Amino acid sequence: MSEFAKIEKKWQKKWSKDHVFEANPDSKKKFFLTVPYPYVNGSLHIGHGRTYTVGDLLARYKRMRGFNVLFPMASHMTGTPVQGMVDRIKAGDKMAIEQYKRDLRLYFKTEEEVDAQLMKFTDAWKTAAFFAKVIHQDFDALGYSIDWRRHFTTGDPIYNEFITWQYHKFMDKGYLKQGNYPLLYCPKDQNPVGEDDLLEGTSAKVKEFTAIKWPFEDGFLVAATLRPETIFGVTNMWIHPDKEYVWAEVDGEKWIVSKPACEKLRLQAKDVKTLESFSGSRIIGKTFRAIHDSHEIPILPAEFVDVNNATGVVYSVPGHAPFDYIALLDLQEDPSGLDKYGISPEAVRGIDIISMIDIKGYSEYPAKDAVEKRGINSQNEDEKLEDATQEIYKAEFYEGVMKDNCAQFSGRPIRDVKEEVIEWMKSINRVDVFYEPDQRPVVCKCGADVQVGVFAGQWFLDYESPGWKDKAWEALNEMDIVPELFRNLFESTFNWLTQRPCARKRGVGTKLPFDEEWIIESLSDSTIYMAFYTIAHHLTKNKIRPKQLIMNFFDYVFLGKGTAKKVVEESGISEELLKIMRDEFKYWYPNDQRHTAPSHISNHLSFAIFHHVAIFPKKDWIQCISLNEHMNMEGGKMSKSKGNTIPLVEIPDKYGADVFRTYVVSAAEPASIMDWRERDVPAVRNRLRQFSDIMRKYSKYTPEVPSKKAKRSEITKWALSRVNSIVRDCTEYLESFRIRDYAITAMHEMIRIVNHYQNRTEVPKEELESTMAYICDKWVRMLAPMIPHLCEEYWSKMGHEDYVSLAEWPRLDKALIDLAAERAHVVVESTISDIREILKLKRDKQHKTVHIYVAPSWMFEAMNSIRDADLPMIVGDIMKHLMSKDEFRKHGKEVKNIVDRIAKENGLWDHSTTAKDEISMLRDSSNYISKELGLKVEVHKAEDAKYDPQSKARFSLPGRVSLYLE
RNA sequence: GCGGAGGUUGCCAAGCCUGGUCAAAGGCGUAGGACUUAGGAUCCUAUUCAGUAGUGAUUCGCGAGUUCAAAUCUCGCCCUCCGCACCA
Repeated sequence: MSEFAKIEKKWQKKWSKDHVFEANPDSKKKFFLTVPYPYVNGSLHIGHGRTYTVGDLLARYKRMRGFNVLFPMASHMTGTPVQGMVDRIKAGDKMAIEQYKRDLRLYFKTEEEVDAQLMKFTDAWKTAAFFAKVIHQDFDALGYSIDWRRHFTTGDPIYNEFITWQYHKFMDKGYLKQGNYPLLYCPKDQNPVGEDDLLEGTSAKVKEFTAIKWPFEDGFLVAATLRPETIFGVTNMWIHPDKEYVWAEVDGEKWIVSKPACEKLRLQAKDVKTLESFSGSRIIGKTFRAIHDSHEIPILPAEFVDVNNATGVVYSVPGHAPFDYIALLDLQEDPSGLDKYGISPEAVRGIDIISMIDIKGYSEYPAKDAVEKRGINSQNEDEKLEDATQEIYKAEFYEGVMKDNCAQFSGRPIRDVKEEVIEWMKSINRVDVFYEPDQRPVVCKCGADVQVGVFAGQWFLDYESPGWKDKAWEALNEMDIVPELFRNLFESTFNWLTQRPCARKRGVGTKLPFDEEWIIESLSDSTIYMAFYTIAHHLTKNKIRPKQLIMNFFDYVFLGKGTAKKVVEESGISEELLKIMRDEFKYWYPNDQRHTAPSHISNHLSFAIFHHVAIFPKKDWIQCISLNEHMNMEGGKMSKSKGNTIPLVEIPDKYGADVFRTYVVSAAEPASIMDWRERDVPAVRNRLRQFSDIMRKYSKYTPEVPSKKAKRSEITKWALSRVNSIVRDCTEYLESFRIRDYAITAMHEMIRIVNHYQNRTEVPKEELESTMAYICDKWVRMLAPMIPHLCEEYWSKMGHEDYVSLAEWPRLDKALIDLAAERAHVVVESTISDIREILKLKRDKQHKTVHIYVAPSWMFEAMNSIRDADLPMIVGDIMKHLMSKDEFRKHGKEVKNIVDRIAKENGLWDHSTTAKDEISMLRDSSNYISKELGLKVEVHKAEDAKYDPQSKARFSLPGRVSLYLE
């Protein structure tokens, strides 16, 4: 058990007992912070901890800044994952059971208990409830300042009512639509499949081909392609001679496609009737007609045709497709097998390759170039051909221009014309769409090959509905995104967001009110729930039943529509309670800051913005989104299956909550991926120990409120100044979400300062103690957001009866910031390091004394004068400036030295204000210097140095003393 | 492919927006010292190279450019990582 664990448990108990983080509306300024609720189908790991910890740090900081902070949490359980796992457990799936057991062992000691708990996972709710409970405990154990009264799960009936209301709103706006939509689909299960359902090809997506309908006999030969613009270069059709093709009636037309393709068309919401089945050879030798000019084109045999890919019908563009080029070449060279199809060798040899795309750096036939470049000799060299195809596709798409044999598209760039060609063919009924998975194989867990299914009647949200995007853009443009660099991810998401299914036919969730076969899917039911937090605790406490949550209830509470009286009649909820809820919503909303990981930008966060603008008035839109990246484990990606994760539940005991919190805010900037490195953890722990040691030592003293006039050592002035500078900096860091800078400054920099200060023996004991007590008071407040447990402990040791969690953020005592003292300190330190450097080089000689020569007064005046003049760093100007003044001109030659030095150093350096200050400060510090170096220290004025055997005094400059060692 | 992020001194990681004060914060590691002799605790110092005086030289993926001045700005190139839709 970690050494901090006892302290942590103690304060967690107290916080909970005193309801410290339960926030209710009051007269203070409010701050409503949310972090997305966790998905409760398993235990969380250390990576989740980063985001929640940052969220908690922000909440705690804001609280100390005097805000009434609401930081709530709920549990997400809708969708397929929980249900899926339960189903698999019930079905006896060994992998699923083992995975759950692994999670359960974290919470139970014996295998019996684990098994007993597993037995209880008979439905999604019981499973979710268990993990919701343990995650709550885990969060508490990390010191998160959450108001748990407002907890709910997305499977709760009252939450379903809320989502029902949300979708009624979308329906009213006309944003909710129904239509055809392609999805990966398992023909055996007769269900759409998601990543979790797949055995192989988990990253597969739906790829859309253009199916071109080439006129043939009384119907069409249907060829699927990604390059519809190449229809102008067609020279022939490729059909596999030995495979089965069909004549089918498809939506009332006669199509020829391969047999497997015909099956696929059925899944793709086509009305398909197979008329006749035949071998490919039957149509080889016949001709079909071109799209653009109806000339007759031959059908030739090709064994490279894969009837399982797309339609199994391939139109050939040898000028621009390497596969076609090499296949045609093969036939022309050896036409011997063709006579059985009634094709004469002359006919094949007579086929002219058509060049239809002009592209720089290639000949008339780019396909030929690419094939020859790779030395490809046969159509069997798949890999090389694939590579050549990629090259040509890319080059032609970006740089190609249609030649003048391309009808109305002549002279146009390919990239512009592609869509237009499709549109044109659509207008003359020559195209359709054909879907395929973008990779093979894709296999369902049931073992079946996955196909693309087009769902008729799929419900989706149409993000391109008139006006919706405009409003969302408005919200985004006015929203703070921190770090700002993530904004463009939102922008690109907004740009490509079109239609998106929002319901499926399985899983846990809210039934779509208009079509109860459908269940609202889990990304679509978690977008405006921040509003639900504002009233959730009232609903549970007052045992409001789902039935009472009628649409008018939400209209009233969230939108202020209608009257409480009317809602009372319909819902039976008391007017008083209604008003309380309405007021509470009004108080907390909008959500001031939503904090999460950037991976949610492309879906959840964008939806949250869209859904807010759809439902709420502008004043209730999300104000700010902040983000931190995910976490890696020892340089590698973390994943449960790899087993390289650390469960959240183990953190407090293994490391300590405060250690973890410190690590997680200080190891990387929010915008970069953090690496968890076990061997760095002890360093963090040691810092906290040092902090504890110092606190333990000085918390018993009374901090004297130091007035500016108080007489004190130079080094005390320095320490007081530094501490206040740090308070100022840390405040700024936290305000601008630079939490790492905050952590490093408030922890490392402070420790360094305190150590240095304690080492300065010249400070009288009482002065040191009261100064240290003053510093500790600032310090304990400053670190409270990051390491709240330790800070509570020492806060109470300081004699406070209240909580540091609720204390005031350290006040900045501006008057104690003493730049002169800080600069002087820099001079001393740089003097020491200069002396060290000399000692290092003169190691052979024993030195006893160091003579320090401080520059003459007029030089300080000269430096100050340059500073005050705020001149650009141009030698001539500075020279002119100084020489214009008599008091400096008389030192002409030396003035030049100063200016040369300034030029060399590219600016002014730190120095004391006057020679007198510098001397007195160095004399004050001479004990310290002496102790550091083991030398006797003598400080001289340069202009009348009593002792200067090597006449070093003349080299001195303000802040750059000259030295003589003997 | 589309979109995005990034390559910094042994490792991790700041700095880059707002050029100079940057041989470049901080941590880890390593070395020396202090405390001392129990500590994998703490403190100090050092850690590109050269140098018998506080200095100089060469560095921030590669190459070029702008500038009095570039890790920082511009252009080109190489490499790595991430998201891409129905999936939380």
